[in-house]
Amino acid sequence: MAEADGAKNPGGRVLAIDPNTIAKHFDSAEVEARLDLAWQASGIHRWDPVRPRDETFVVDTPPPTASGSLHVGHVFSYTQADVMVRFQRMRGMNIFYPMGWDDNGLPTERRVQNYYHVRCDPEVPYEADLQLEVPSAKQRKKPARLLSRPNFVEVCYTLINEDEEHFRALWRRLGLSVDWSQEYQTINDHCRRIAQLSFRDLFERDLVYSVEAPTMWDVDFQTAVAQAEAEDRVLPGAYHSIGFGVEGSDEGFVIATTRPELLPACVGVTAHPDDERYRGLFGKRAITPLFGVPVPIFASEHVDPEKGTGVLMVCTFGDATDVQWWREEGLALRQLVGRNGRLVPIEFGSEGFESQRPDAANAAYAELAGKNVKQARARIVELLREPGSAVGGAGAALEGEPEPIEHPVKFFEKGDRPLEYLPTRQWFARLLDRKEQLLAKGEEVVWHPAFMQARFRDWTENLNLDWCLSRQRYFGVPIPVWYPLNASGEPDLDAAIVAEREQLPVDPTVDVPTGYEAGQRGQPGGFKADPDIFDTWFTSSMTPQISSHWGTDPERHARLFPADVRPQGHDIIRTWAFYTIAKAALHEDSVPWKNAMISGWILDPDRKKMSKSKGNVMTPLPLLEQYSADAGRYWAASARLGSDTAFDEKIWKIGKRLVTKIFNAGKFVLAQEAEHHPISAELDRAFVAKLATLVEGCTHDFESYHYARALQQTESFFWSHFTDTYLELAKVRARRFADGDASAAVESGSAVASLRLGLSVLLRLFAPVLPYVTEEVWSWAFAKEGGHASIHVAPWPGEADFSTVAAPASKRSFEVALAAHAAINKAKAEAEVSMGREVLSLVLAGNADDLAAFEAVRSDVLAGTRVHECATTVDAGLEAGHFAVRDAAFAPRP
RNA sequence: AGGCACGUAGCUCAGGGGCUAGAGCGCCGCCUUGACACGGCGGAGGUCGGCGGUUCAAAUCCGCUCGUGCCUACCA
Repeated sequence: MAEADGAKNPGGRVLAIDPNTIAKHFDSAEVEARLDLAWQASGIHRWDPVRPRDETFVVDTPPPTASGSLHVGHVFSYTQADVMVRFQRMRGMNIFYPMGWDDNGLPTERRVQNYYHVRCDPEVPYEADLQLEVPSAKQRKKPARLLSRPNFVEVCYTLINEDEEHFRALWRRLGLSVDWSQEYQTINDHCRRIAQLSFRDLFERDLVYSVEAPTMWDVDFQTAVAQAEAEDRVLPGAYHSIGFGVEGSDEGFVIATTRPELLPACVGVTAHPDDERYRGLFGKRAITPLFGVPVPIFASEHVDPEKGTGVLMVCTFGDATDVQWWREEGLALRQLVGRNGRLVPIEFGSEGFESQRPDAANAAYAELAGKNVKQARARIVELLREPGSAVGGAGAALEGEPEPIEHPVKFFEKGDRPLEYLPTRQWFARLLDRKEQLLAKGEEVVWHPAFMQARFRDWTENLNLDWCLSRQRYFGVPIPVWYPLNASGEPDLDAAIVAEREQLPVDPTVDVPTGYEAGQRGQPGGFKADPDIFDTWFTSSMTPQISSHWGTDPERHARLFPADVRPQGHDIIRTWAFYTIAKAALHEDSVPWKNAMISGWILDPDRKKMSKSKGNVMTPLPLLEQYSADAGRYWAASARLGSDTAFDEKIWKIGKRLVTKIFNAGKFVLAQEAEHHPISAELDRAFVAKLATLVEGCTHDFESYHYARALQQTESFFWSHFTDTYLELAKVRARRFADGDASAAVESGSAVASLRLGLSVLLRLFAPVLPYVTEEVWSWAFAKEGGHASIHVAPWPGEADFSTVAAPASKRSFEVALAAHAAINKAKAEAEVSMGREVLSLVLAGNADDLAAFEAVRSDVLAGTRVHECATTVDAGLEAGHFAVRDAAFAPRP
């Protein structure tokens, strides 16, 4: 660095710049475009595959959903990750920082459906050379155009490539120091291979299974969903009191239900074993109204006697408890709700739908069949109100009026109607019997902030379903499975044929399993493909292994797995973090990464979550144009990890102000001409000592992921210990040599060396947050002088920067100088004269210790404040660190 | 219902047993000094949500409480 050269080469000239060659103002757009290209060209963000693991810092970057809209939340969390990466790079680490695009899955399908007003229908034939146009509003009113599955997938690919370009442009603009040669799409061949390999590996070790079982089902998307994708929404509902009969008696009882439309699917009745009211019923059979179906009455500890009437009907399937009772009691299956959410046709009196009065039952059910759940509910309530609907024929089955309540109902997080439980055949991964292992892995990861680990733990402990892996959708990674067909053409679903490792990736609807011919597809004795695709998280949970080339390149995998850090938002701890931890545990009994840094959310100024539907989303590009990328990064890096933050444009403004100040201070410091001399003056040494303390604190903060505190400390030091104070005091001495006073060479040299060291260190402390302005200022002189062409690969400041500078004679020199400077400034402000006004004479009052310490910095303070004559007087009443100015005589205004 | 976080100046936030509780914005007054008016100097402004406790000492630790946000559970 500068002073190091000075020590070796005393008397040589400092490499100063001509300030007239530097722009008057910092043109952020120009600098951002130019430096981005320079960084791409020089490859400073590239991972070096040769350097050893312990010098490598691996980032498991979140692949954004490219079909989502860009908003300031992206700038926020991705910048926070980049800040940590840039710190590690400057510490000399070999950075592996890839970027992916999570394009497979439902969000892309939905976007394509809406954008082109199309739907996928696997029955429609393929159209070669399909050209789609964005439809008019008029065309959108007509039914959506149906596309074959291959056509639909092609359109998905086209659109994601466009969407990803927008994100890429934003990331480049923001200065994310991503290694773009490591880019991937979760739908590409490589990711499909990894995902299918994961399945194959789990299959071989009996960690996945397929089973026909009641599964949460979205009736609009018509696919199974996993527990992690289900969320509760509180909805208005109503308890309907419905009278049931008891077989072979005139007795009856009243159940309460919020889902009267499931009455035809009633397969049992249950109450608490200790409930006196219903004790006598256990073991008997109840008779449902309207349908006359006899169902067993059993006792269950799970029933809450306080709730409703204390006795309830079990249906296939109203909720998760129904599923549990159905399993435990071995109840009948009377599936009512179809895949499209409408009630399927059934016939009472047939097997499985026994009824005491089949004709009446079928007449009643005819009113419901084909209706959706909501319509059926309204209609059955009318039927239950009718006189004669009660069991036994006297009166109405519905007792009183439905009692309105609010209750939580499970929805698919992207869905519009409540989830239904449908018995369908799905693939599952075994997680429930591995909770202990998963919890242990969660402990092993270091979470930043630490309390975020509780989110993971809560979720894992409360997990109650294995991971449903299969989705009945189109744009995703196919499940690499075929089923053999028997002589009559029926598939043997328990004899899945999983694609060989060497075959991957496969599309089983196109590719052929080993040992079969293409012509045997769909033929008796042949095979058929599993038509489903994976849950998109099945692939995204492999991002560390996608980057490390798990399963295909063991050497690379060893270098890159587990990763050092996973940055992500707290909203996806239960999905992305959880599944990633689960996969690494299942495959290799490993953590996927050593650290998880969890960003908060950006809320709108009213502290509401930003969302497209609320229309309160801020788009980042206009802000970046107005305030600069560095200012946006300043805003993002000002927030601590894990805390949600209300969007505040003022912070961008402050960031821009800081950028301007760095630019101007840099220009000034580097324009000072001087000879190389060591830092010797007391004030300079005192400043350097302060600076060293700052560096120590910032380094510690960055190491512990407290980048916001490091930034705050650096900013505060820069402003109040550098530009407003030290620089003001040292600049007069710094200029003396250049102004012609040859006798001042050593003192000026000390000031300039110290100013340059201060600038160099502060630029480097700011560099992770403000990559553009720091690189720009660095390029003017330090780049040539220190041998590090880019600040971003220059060494992080530390002991080496300060070891040649002697400690100050007094530890108090710096604060005393600043206090005297402040006192004189205050006197000028009170006299309403400019800070530049000369002072003919004044008396500086202070306590004895301070005045003694003042002597060592006296000449700099007086020069910086333009005081000609200064007398001092002891005033024991003044506290340490406080001076008072008395009898100031100001020179007339020039 | 359990858990976590948060509550500090008008606003957005730092601070986390002991300096006179801080910053920026906003507000008031002033200043164009050879880096910067996209600037500088000075000032006003807070019983640190409330109550109680531990301590020589609490914004900070503990308990209770109120408010806000989120996580998990609750679906008859």
